[in-house]
Amino acid sequence: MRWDSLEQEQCSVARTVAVIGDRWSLLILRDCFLRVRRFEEFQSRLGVTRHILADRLKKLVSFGVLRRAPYQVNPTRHEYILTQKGLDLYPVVMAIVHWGDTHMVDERGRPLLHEHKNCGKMFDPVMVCSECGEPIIAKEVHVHAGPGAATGTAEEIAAREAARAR
Amino acid sequence: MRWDSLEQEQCSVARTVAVIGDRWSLLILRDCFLRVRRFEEFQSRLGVTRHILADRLKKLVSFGVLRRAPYQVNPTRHEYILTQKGLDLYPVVMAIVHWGDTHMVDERGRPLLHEHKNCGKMFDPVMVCSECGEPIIAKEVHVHAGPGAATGTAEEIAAREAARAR
DNA sequence: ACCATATAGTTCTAAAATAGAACTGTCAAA
DNA sequence: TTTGACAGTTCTATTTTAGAACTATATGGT
Repeated sequence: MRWDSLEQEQCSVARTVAVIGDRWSLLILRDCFLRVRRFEEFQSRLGVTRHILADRLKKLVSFGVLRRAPYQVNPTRHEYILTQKGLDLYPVVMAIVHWGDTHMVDERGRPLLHEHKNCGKMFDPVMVCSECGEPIIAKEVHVHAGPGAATGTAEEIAAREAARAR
Repeated sequence: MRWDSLEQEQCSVARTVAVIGDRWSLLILRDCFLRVRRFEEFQSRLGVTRHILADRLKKLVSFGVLRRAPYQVNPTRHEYILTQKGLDLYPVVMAIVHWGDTHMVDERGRPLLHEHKNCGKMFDPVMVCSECGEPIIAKEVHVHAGPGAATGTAEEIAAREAARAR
């Protein structure tokens, strides 16, 4: 399977992974949420090669996650700003941060704390059910085929996917 | 920067990306949450090469996200099961699914629907503040240095990171 | 006029990762 | 004894990435 073909997969994970499923894109996004906007700043903070950075920024722009906006003329220079589509990735980034904070910290503890301006407290992100508000646990979720799936149960879909892959 | 050095970064995103920051690991995890457990099933569903699959499963086991458990003898065969550390990645996967459902679906709509067994309804995952329960928006969050950061403000940390990368 | 600096890239080669296919080993069942 | 299922491993060709150098445009200093 090639990168390009991921976008056309009938799975939302696969389609999202086509956008953010490489380490540099995720690290660039992290920095975007920390208000980093410019090429040089991304480059020096991340230590990514300029070549790859240019490529990833271009991709993120083409996916509509970032937009490239001029911030001066003579010479014209641009910065990279999260679109609404990009801002909507915040839960993804926060979920990743929280998992890292829980499972990958060293003895010194978490590197960053997050304050919720609304309530003024340091918080952890919690994923809850939009209907009942309870935290979501994998075992308490049942999966159904949606309209975007070819008809059938999750098992049938799995079987089709398997057949297609062969 | 090399893959190995990511783990030692002082950022939880970077450390998490060392584990799940490639497309195959994320797709393998998606399948794990859909109850896929065996090598052949991952391989046929994902279309990943056997070489890469073996490598990623080994990595996920070594990170403690999956465990390799025997399910028969003669010949001994193993399956891959999410550990608690792996189950804790559910919010990450769900956040990714939800973003894909929102921004990457085609005209037919989302491929899968999720039912919360507790309340019996189809739901979307929502990320909320652990303290006040309100949904989290990027602009309403302020970042502070935590104990695992070298001392200083987020800006100073950024400056240090930049200096280190140079 | 000349040089250094800042910013945002592009280009080049070597090294690493991945794709795709074939092969290995173990055992059960036909 | 042959076939098939399962879980890998090995091989070569292709693609991607790392690392460094180079380009382009303009400002500001001497």
